[in-house]
Amino acid sequence: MLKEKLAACLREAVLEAQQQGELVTTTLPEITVEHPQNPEHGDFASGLPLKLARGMRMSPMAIAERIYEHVSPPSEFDKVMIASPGFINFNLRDDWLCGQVTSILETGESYGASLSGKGSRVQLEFVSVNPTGPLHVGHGRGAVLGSTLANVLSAAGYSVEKEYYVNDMGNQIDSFGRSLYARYQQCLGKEVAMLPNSYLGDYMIDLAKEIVQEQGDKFSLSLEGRGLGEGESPLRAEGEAISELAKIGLARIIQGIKEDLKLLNVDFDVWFSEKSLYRPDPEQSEGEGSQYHKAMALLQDGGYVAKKENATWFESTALGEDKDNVLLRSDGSPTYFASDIAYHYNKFLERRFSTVIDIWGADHQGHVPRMKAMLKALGVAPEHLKVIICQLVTLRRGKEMVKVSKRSGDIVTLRELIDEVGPDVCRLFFLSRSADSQMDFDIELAKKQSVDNPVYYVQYAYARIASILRLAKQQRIDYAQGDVSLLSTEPELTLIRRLILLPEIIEEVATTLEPHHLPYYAQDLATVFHSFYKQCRVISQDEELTKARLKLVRATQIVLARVLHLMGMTAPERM
RNA sequence: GCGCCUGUGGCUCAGUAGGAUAGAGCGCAGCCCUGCGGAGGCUGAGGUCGCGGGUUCGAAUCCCGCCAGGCGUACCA
Repeated sequence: MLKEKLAACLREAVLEAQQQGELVTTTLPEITVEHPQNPEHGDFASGLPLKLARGMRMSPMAIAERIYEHVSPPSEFDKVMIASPGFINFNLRDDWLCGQVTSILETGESYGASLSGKGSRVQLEFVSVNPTGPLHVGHGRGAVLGSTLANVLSAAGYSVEKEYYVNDMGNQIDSFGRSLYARYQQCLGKEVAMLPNSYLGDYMIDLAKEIVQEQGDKFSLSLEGRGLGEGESPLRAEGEAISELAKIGLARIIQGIKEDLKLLNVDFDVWFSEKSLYRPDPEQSEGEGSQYHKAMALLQDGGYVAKKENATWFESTALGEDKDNVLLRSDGSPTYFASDIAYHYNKFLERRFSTVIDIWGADHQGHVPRMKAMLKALGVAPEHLKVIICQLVTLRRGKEMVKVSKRSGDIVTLRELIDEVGPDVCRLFFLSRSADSQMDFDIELAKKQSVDNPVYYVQYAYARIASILRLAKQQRIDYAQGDVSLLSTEPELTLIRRLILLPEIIEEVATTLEPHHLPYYAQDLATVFHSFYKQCRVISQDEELTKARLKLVRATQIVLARVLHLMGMTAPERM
């Protein structure tokens, strides 16, 4: 990349000046090169002289001048300037910029892709919402974040696998089953009270109705013992009925979640069942060999497991944690943490991902340190696990706060939102904020602004381009031989400067794991294009210029499509 | 109490490993269609970057202390 090239060239210049005794010999700091905010300061700038001034006991400007004497910029640049109070600025050559248009056209849709990931295998786990109810608006955030990140990482040369971890066992599933059983019986006309901690959402009633319709009353147990097999106790039969219902219900909810995600243009490569972690390896005898067993054996070998107060603990204090954590409750059942250990054992040691990215909500933030400790215990370097904590989404309707709870049943579903504003608006909205900042989602505002929205601004730019290209085609203009060196005005060159930012943006998002830079880039690119469009007539009497500009327009279309697709959004030909 | 995140114009948010006059969208006040899509372009008003110290040639950015909000601190997930 150009920044690295410039940094290297600056380093060389300083070393040369030092060798010739023009600058004091000091150890060099890391040389940074950036895009100045003000275009008058060039395309790239470095404040290196300012940093050297103290160690060299010279004025920054004097240092800048000495460096300037020795600097030989890469071929992409023509001008080097020094500016007060001690900056060195670089300018890209116009003909090089023009040439980039050709190179974008040649690269096509894959423009901006890189090999920097070197094919290393990354697993990205996100959403992973308990399948006890439909996704609500807040869940959309992780979904959009994760899927966009996956797109960008792929573009940056990583081999990415997207995974949804399905919590299909444990307390919540039990109470889901009991709630469904109660609703089911109510559907059959029985007076059954809802237990505490029940899932009270209407969707549970609908679910029960569907099951009654399709399967009748076969899961019901009447007082006369109908539905009981011979020698079967009512309690046990009821337990079985509940778990059968839970299984059916779960499958349906998961199906619904898949559909909702599909609407948002989110999909997964793997749906990983928590329960499967406890399944014995069929290859091995004795019922051993489950992922859970293997992980626990590792912890045990490391001496991190202890029995205390009837429960089994992971002694994370030995690894610098604040406190120990329970693995097996006193009733012998594994905790969520135990499952997560087995799960991450599986990710790292069985499936051998080199990097694992987990996207969690802020309510899981306290979980991070013990996960890192657990990895140490498993012998995995903790930095291979990257956890993105995504701050919570609070919902509002105007002034009124909406509490989201699946249990109480007051949910604004993701589906409702998508139906209302469309997937593209939804995606851009979630993407535009950094994961670190919590967001207030005003549903009223989202609906109101859905017409006057950055989404349409960017897509409009794309559609406008499509329209220009349609017209060109209609007039049978073949611009394949267009001469890009005719692009010379300020709006044209500014546009090119924006286009070639894409590779940097992809690289940045891939390393920082912060996809919120994409929407800002997209918007900026659209702005520069609209402005270019206003100032530069594309299809005109000047045939040669027309062809050159058509090339530029087509290149812009490629880049716009690329960003939109990275964000999981559509690029409409008309709107 | 302790830990993590946040606090930037009326509103919603950016601000790139400290850098040259703090940016955008929405809203507000104006201007621009005898040519390719006006879902557009251009101009303007509006900011003690929560508060107070410190480090530095230079701080929205780093350090410390306060204040405010969110989340966590379970043998819940």
